[in-house]
Amino acid sequence: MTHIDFAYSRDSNTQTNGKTDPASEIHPCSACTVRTLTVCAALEAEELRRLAEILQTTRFDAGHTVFGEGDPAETLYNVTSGTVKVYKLLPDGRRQITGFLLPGDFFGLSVNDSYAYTAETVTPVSLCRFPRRRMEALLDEFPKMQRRLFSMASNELAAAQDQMLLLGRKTAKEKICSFLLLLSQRASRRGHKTNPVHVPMSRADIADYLGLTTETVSRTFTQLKTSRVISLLEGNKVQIQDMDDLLDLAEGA
Amino acid sequence: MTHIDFAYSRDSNTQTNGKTDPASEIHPCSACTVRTLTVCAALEAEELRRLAEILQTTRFDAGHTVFGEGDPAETLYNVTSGTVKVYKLLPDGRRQITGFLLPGDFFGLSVNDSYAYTAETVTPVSLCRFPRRRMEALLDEFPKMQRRLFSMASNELAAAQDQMLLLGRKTAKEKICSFLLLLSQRASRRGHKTNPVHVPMSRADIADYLGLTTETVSRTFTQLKTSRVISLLEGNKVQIQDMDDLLDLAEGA
DNA sequence: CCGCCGCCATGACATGGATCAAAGAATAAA
DNA sequence: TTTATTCTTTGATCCATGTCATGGCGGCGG
Repeated sequence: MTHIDFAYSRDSNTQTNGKTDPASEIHPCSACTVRTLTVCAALEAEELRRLAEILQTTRFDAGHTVFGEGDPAETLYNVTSGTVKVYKLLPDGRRQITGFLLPGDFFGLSVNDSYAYTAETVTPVSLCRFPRRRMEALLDEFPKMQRRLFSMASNELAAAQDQMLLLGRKTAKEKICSFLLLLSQRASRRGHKTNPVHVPMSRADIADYLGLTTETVSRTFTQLKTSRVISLLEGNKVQIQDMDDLLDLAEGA
Repeated sequence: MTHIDFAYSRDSNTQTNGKTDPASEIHPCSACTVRTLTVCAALEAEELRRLAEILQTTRFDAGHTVFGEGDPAETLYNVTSGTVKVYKLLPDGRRQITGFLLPGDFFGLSVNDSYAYTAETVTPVSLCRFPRRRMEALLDEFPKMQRRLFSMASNELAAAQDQMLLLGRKTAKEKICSFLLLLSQRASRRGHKTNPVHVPMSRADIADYLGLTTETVSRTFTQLKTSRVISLLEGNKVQIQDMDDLLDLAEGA
């Protein structure tokens, strides 16, 4: 995972396919549905106003590359609707998706001056864009924001460690169960219902996130379906039959 | 990885096996060999003094558990000499080592109030201990320190993403080569010579870090030795015969 | 409505790395 | 020094998952 929960949500008054427009005049943050999940949660009205001042909103269609590994890192992004995947590639094309970003998640942090991974939309997506320099200036000015961002990075780190455990030590079945639970929990944190889980990404994406092949993902889903742990519903939804079963399966217990 | 580069180094005036003593009176930071790698690098004399005020130093033998997963997270640690491993376990005992911490590395960050992983010494180790509460107070007081810590957390995140790529998509041989390169690079950053790399951890630990078994680690080492990519020297040292070869092998090129 | 194309499912087969077993090395203990 | 203990290496075998191949389904454009 490379996201940092940090966001504000507002889709209107934006344009599609990479065009952006200043959002300050409409002060969209006040209408944001995911603000409580993010850096913005920590902000006073004044700080929020300053943040809104530097931000732009953008929309992309599904399958659009927001930025590529190695590109100069000039912008920080915040998902306000839709799903984004971030991934790294090996020279021969093998791919590891390190995170799926949902509304409220933050991405685009960079170590040097270039992105260490590629970010691509999974569904149509709305984003907030923060110019990096101006964002850094704001962070210096508002230590509370800095602190919040740090605490979110710590959360990310913990999530990354969980993912390492998954990638290094779990079986295919455990991986899939863990993945479904993760989606369910993240939905819950966003105030969505946890049970029929929405799974917007393809089998191939799930495979590249879990260190498997699409065939194995597909087989494992049918296996879980056959053993009545889950059932597959319309519209990329997965119904979890017994949450506790799934929890045990996710840890090999 | 769970470490954050952040440190000061000083071994004298400490006791062994968990006993600690106030280090403020000797102001050890001034003699620290790894201070430039860490939070402390960003500090003024006054700030450094305040930091030294709250810190204690400790020594542990090899194989000592510093804290366990789930323990209340009351202390932050900084390695000043030796190697520490941090890991997570599955209920049935499968283990994933998420990082090896070297002098200058920082660990013990927690999301809630408890550690999300176990920390155990690999070699005899010297540590700085920072009481969490007092450390947080200092961070509030010195935004520069906060900022430095955040930037180090970002680095950690990037390293974690590399490790996910490794765990999810690399072959055993690529994993071992990547691991040796990592050790070499980390030695370099600490001003040690990069080529005969010191590998203080056991095959089992390497296996649990790379998502392999000890047998596979062992076989892969002999395979690399046979194909003249590396040679094994006395004292857990590995001589890299051709750095560029190794770099290619680490990425499957 | 039809046909193309991308996604998903499923089968047959191959294999990298795991597992099981046991014999050296190294280290610590006696 | 000898002996126990733990770590490492190596061999034989197995199996979970990957690879290759094929067919079905669903959506979208013509």
